[in-house]
Amino acid sequence: MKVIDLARQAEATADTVRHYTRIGLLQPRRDPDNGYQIYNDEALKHLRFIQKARLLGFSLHDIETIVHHEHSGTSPCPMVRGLMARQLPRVREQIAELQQQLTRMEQAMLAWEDMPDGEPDGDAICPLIEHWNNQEERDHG
Amino acid sequence: MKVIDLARQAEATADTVRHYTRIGLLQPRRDPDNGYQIYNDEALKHLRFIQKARLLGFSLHDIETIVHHEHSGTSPCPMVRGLMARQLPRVREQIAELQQQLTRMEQAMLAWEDMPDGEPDGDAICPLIEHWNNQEERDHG
DNA sequence: TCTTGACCTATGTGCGGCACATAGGTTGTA
DNA sequence: TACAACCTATGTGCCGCACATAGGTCAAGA
Repeated sequence: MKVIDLARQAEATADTVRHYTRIGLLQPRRDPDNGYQIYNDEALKHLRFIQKARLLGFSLHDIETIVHHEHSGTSPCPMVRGLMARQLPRVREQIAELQQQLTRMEQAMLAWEDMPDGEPDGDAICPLIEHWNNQEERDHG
Repeated sequence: MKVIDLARQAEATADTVRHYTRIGLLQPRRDPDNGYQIYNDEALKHLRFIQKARLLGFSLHDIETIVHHEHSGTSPCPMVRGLMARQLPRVREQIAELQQQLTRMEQAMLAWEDMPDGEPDGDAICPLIEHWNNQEERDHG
């Protein structure tokens, strides 16, 4: 299998396959004639594993750690549980931050409805932004 | 003001100030003696503007567009309203995607409670991940 | 005067996960 | 043999900084 063949079988892009190969997550042999990367069925299995892990929130770095864990001769599963447990609260934080951001934006949009556009006077840049006060501060007042 | 002085007055880091300077958002003069970047009070005003805009979700690229809008001689405010209106649904999408991701992770953690760790057999990598099926597909079945 | 050391500077590189650009090779058809 | 369609490997860009590196500045002390 060449890059594009592997990519199609896994519904990925050739760029993604090449990227995983570059960072060592896939290890093709080289065609001695033209230097092309040649993959086998095991590479396809590996790629599908990576895709599932990505869906579960593991970073490529985590996946590297998991895949290369074989050296130890022990099961990677405890580590996988641990990585997931550490990642969960981070995702919750990300959502919370994005929701705060969304709130700021919505409140600004509302406040701007009653505000006129500022004409350029060489002093202010954009009064909509400059006169916006962080609502989070005032909510506690 | 040198880099660090401007940074402290705006509660930013020196790296941030230098970054904004590199991309042209701040324009210091140079001390002829040592080549240091020297900022004035207008730079402080600009930096605070950037900070507010960042809180409102504008990218540095957007901010560049807004700040350099003066050439046109017209108010940047309509554009600012437009940029914000375009950005709002994207943030909502990001939140939705992250929430789906969180759901996948939580459901996986639940399912894994009843699963044993896989011992290395040279064939499977990690059964927790490999035997996980995308719940989103099955929810519609 | 010289040295030490704390603190600052400018510039380059790294992060994540690819997507895109570039320059060139391969393959099939006419 | 010429051509086009399609593929290849490799390099760079994205975003917003943080960090690493190598070196300059400046006040205090010997």
